[in-house]
Amino acid sequence: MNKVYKVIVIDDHAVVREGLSGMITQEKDMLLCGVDDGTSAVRMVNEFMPDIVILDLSLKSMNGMDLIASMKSCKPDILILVFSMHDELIFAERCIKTGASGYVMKSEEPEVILRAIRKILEGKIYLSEKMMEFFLHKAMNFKPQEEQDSVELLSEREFQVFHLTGSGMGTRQIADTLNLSVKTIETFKDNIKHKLNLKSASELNQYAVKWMLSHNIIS
Amino acid sequence: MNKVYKVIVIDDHAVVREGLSGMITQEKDMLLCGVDDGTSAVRMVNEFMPDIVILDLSLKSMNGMDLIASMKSCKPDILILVFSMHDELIFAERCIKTGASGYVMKSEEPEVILRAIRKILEGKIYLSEKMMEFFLHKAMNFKPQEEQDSVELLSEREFQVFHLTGSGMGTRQIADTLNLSVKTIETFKDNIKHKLNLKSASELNQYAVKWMLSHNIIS
DNA sequence: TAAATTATCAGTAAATCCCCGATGTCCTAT
DNA sequence: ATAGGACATCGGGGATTTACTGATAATTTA
Repeated sequence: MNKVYKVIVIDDHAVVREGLSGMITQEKDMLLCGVDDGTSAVRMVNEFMPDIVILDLSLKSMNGMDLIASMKSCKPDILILVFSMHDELIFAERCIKTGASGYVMKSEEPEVILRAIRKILEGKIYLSEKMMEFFLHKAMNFKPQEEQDSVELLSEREFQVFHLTGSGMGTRQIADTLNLSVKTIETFKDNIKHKLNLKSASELNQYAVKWMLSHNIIS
Repeated sequence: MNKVYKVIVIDDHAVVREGLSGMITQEKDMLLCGVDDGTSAVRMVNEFMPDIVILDLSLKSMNGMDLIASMKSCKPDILILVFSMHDELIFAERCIKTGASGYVMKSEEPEVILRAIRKILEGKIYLSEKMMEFFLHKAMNFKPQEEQDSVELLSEREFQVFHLTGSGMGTRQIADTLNLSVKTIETFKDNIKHKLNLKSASELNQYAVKWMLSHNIIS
């Protein structure tokens, strides 16, 4: 007797729903028992008791993270595969911590998505190679706990530089503001990039602005 | 004698390709004669001579506009429906001006997409109600206290550079992405700074990221 | 058709990036 | 108390980017 897994798909893009639904129904051991745009996702979890939920993170209506949490608290053993258009490095960790079991980007091939589903159904966590590596790297410098915002890793000076960078200042301007050598600011920027896993100054700029905005420090 | 329209689908998200393909093949008078991720779109236009192309305006490769232009120049009577996840108010106008015949957002229902396809096949332009209204207002020079977004002043190329800058790319990387000289990208950045009244590269970076975030192009 | 805009590139000096290393201080754990 | 580790502060040097001032050809607009 082969178990048939019940699946529901939650995505506010109708066409993506169609694509995923098609994929699922072609699998013999999967039963697509629900499709939704996110508005009644929790109700559907209650009603159909699915084994796994494929969840689009780009839901406009509701916050995807909240959805993960609500579904998990309503059926703690539910498996959630997040299917997102956003870069995994930014969102995957938060998703997994909130209770998801996997994260794939929309640009992936269908095979990858099915592979992710199957791995999750085995009780494992699915992440891309890149992501795995990232987490391993992170696990190495095993910091105690509760360190979800890596900006917290920055020292005081580093954070000041990060802050001023997000405010749109250049290296010279920051050096003047803090009464330090330009070289010192450069070193701080290097350290920040390493701590935040950023590859270039451009990425640092983008990250800093995003961080400042998300923390309502600038608008 | 019912004409059968040849359709090709271009999208770098495999699942979206599947969804669209499914929709098309269910229509009796449409023949899906090609699916691609964008890399060989122009070649396919030459090979299959489709009546209409459904094109995903993707951010990653950022060659959507170029693709519209190349396909148009290679087969001037080709019809192009842009299918995008981004807000129409930002991109639709540029797409239409570049040669597209319609613009629908990915969040639309499949019926809307099919309606758009049929309207375009009749030789008309498809835009959402909201968009139509917006254009009417604009055409009438009725400018309410609507704040003028100076990003509108940017030319196509300048906008691409602005866009990639907000995505965290450096000058070199942008040059490689757009297959242009580094010097050219520098000039574009200068022009952008003048048009947007920005005093430094740092300010441009910050502005670009903020603009992208406030328009939900990045998260 | 004339004028304006756009798209493309170059030269140069200054600034910044990015990878190295250095010194001294303070804090923590063995 | 001593060794290790962050932290704050600087420098060298080559590669890149910035911030200017150009230029030319194509395209759009008036």
